[in-house]
Amino acid sequence: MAYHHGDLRQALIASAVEAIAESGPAALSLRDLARRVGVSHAAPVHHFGDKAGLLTAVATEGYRLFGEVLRAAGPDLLDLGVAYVGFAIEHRAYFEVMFRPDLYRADDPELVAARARAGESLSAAVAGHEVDRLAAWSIVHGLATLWLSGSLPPAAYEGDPRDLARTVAGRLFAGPT
Amino acid sequence: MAYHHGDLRQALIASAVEAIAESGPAALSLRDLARRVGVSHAAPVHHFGDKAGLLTAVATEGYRLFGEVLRAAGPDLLDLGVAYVGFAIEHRAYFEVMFRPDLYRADDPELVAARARAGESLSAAVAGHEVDRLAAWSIVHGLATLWLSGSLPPAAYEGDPRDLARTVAGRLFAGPT
DNA sequence: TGTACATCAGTGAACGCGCGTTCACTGATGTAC
DNA sequence: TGTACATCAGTGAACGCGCGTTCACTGATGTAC
Repeated sequence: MAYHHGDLRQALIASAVEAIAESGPAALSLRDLARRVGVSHAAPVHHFGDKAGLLTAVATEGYRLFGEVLRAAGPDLLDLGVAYVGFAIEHRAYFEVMFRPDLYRADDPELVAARARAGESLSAAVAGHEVDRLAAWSIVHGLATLWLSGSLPPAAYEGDPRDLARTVAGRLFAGPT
Repeated sequence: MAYHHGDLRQALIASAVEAIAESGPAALSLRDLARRVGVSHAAPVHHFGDKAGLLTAVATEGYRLFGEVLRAAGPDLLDLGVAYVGFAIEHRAYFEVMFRPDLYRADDPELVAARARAGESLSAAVAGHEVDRLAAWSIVHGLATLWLSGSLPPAAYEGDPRDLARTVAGRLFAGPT
């Protein structure tokens, strides 16, 4: 490896995501991150300033990826709900950082832009009022966080989480059966 | 203050809840806790062994309180949903610990008992199948966590969160209007 | 009522560790001429 | 084509700090007789 890494910034973000997936965002340290990537412990400081700066970058990339995933899911609200839960589970590190704005600089312009762009998919899919949007958001977000924390009954972890999401969210979007 | 505190264990739990409300469960340290209560830094170790032991005690007390709150709300599912969100917001420290089982010993007998007892209220209120229970749980849990993380749009924080919970949960429990 | 003893609660000093931060530095790269 | 210089990326040593953990200890309480 040369003295100049090439794309150390991206490599640091990628390793941060790995580390967060293992131990959560709180346990992340800049020194551990440097060790993972194999650079001096001062190198992450050079790029991100501090931990909040790093997590701002992680959240921003997370919102970009999230936006892509939602756009790929198409305009149907139920498909979007399934994609929401799918993203949370498949990219839990991003998801956990994104929804803990106390950990990063929530007013960062790039982050705000990425977040707004991701939100457009959801807004477009809900025809009704604000309450309908909140209800749809809540049910998929709640299922995702309960799943991630391991709080659901064991049976819920046996099948495909996307099927579970479709069934559960369908209770709201389709009305009671 | 005498050499023997009297009820140091309870005092430590109460201060832990305060500290968690301020900075979250991850930032909690046994030494800081001892400082808050005004005892030797080794005293918390004496009572709880380590941080996981302390958080197990916090979660257990949280589930007990949660059970009382839900029982007081009565048998109606919508009332229970409102109480769920109300508890999360009014006792956010307990709530945040309770739903992060990776932070404590989730197999502790007292904790398991308190958790099961709290869950009875919800099970009793949902007449339908497992999916209905998961959907009801998800929507109130999602609203609570989105509210707590500060992720909701600013307008959502202006009114009474209980009114918001009633309106949002009503979208599921009452079916689409 | 008094004494002896066991038990429990809390102390305080000591240790090693990983952390964030700072700073003078060196190696690599790009650009001007 | 070559040289000089500015800029940027990353280094490595040093610092002080708060943390968890250990351990011999001391003060308080309760109980047996």
